[in-house]
Amino acid sequence: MKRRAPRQADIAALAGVSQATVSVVLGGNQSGVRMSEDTRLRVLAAAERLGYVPDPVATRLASKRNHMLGLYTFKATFPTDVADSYYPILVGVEEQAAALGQDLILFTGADGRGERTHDEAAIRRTRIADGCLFFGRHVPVDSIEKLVESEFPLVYIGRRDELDGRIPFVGADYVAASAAVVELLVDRGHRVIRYVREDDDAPSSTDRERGVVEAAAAAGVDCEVVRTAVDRGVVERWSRDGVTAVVVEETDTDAAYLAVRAAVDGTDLSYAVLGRPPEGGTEVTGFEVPRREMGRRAVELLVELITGDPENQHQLLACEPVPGTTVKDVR
Amino acid sequence: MKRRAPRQADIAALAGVSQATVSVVLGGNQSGVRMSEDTRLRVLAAAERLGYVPDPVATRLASKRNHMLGLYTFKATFPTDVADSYYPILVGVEEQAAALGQDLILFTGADGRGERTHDEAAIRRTRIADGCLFFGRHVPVDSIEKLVESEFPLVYIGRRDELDGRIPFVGADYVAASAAVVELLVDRGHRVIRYVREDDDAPSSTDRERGVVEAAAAAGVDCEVVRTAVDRGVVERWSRDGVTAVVVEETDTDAAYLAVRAAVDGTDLSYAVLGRPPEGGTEVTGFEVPRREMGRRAVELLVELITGDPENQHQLLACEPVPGTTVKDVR
DNA sequence: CTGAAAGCGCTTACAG
DNA sequence: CTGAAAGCGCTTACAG
Repeated sequence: MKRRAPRQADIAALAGVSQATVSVVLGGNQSGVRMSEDTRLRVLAAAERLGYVPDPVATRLASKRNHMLGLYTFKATFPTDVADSYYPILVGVEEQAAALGQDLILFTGADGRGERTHDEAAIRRTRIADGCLFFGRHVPVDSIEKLVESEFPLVYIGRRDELDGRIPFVGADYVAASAAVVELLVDRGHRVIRYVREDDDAPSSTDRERGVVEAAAAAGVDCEVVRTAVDRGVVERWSRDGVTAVVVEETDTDAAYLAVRAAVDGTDLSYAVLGRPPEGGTEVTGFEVPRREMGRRAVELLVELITGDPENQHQLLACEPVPGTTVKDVR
Repeated sequence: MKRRAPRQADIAALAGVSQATVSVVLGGNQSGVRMSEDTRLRVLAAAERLGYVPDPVATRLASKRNHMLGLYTFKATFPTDVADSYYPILVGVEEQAAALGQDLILFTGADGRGERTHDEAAIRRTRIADGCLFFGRHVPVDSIEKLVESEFPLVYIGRRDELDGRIPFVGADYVAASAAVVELLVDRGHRVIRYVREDDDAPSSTDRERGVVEAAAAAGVDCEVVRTAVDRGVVERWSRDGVTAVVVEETDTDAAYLAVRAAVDGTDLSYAVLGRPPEGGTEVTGFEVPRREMGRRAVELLVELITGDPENQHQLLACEPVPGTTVKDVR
């Protein structure tokens, strides 16, 4: 026999008070209602005795909070192929959620009949939580806009500029970090470089390019942006043209990075990556994306959004430079 | 301006029907109520026009299930140090949850005030889901018993024998897999071996030992069980005593494995591990724990428990042998 | 100090 | 065929 979980009415009966009184006591008497200590203790004892646990769904429907934060990703939450880059974010998210006493709901994007969908209904389901973290290169603007419009607290992990900046986010400062990489090259005497990027227009890509281009321009350095495939032949041609260093974007797949590394290997060109490749260790010049910290801060911001009106809803975290050994001095 | 999301009452007003009728129509008329096609279309049109999306909280309150499965671990869900062994389980859990249209709640073990606790209250909170997966070497018997007793659906990941077998689980068949490793050694001519294990009495440890000991006994082979630290000196002494192979337990930390590997390296002793070390690749003789499959099957079993009364509530999954290259023929 | 009532947005019998 | 009502378990004014 499945024994029904105890509810407030059961406690009320046991303690000899009304259900509403139970609610007030268990809610910590937020409204400051006057109440005899004896009643309070009786209610608490009864709750304990019955093993009462509030129903979060009912709580959520009647009030606003249930201390659950959603996590919605536009692909599997635990990807099998990009574990390295994604996992640290999850670690940070869980860490901070636990620290702030929030449970986490992973929305698997299923529609209840087993289909993985990412339509509006799936996204709206996130409302069951007090707020939700979103993660993915892509923003389904319409759905997100409806959430934002209804003032549902949400935070994107990664910078977003859709909806005129109305999407709160915690991202990495790729512009500054990428500029710093170029500046390092310039310091080492490089004057002709190439920037190899993938063909993607997510903010994480455009920000990196911007940092590179701006820093190169500021230093008066020749830096062409390349979106095409790179191989040994290309690199040799560059060498002949006076190129001394290649900077390459880092992405989930690391396709561009791997191609560049292979093409440059054995030549005396310097190279640097705008991030830190998983198998690269610390020897590749680049920077460390503070993924765990991003996860932590995103949770922090989300909770602030839920409880109040935080100052800074658009946070960019600094990336630690990795000096590495793949950039040599020129001359 | 916080525009209230449209609800069924709004649709009802627009379509000129009752709210309950709207619910019936939008619910796909599961109960097979007779209804004019005209009414149905009018309701649908109104819903479309208002951009209605059902409120999942209310839906879940009114119906009994919420299609959420809990995941409770007795340490961080995303550990920073044992990512390799734990992550694949999560992948499987999420995969199957998504396939079955279930969201996942990660209970962070927090008490709502930020303290990470693992007392009864924390465990009770799992009731907010339709059922819960538990994971950890250790079982808080009292709390789990209460859940089991109230017929709250739960599944342990990993074999458990507490509560007289009333805890459903999905585990790995370490007994058989470990026995197979010993049999492989015997086939290769080994007659004197040592089994090195850590000092832990979780089922995953005792099962391995049992498999080793039983297989050795069945083959009439000399196999001492060692719980003490192993170093080069120990191994050399074994060698002199005629030992030709060492079998070592695999655990989260791989402490024993790493010690054995270091001690054996460079000698001509064979060795095998009861599992597959993260950095070991496929060259180390051992077996593959089907972690992802365990995650998947655990979700499957949990959902069966929620919806009905599954046959086999204690599932042991076979581990794929890894031949490897660290076992040589004797003589 | 404590209880009765309304309401959150939905589903599900049950009347007409 | 369709509506009125009760109820899911809670919170929050509002009366006494």
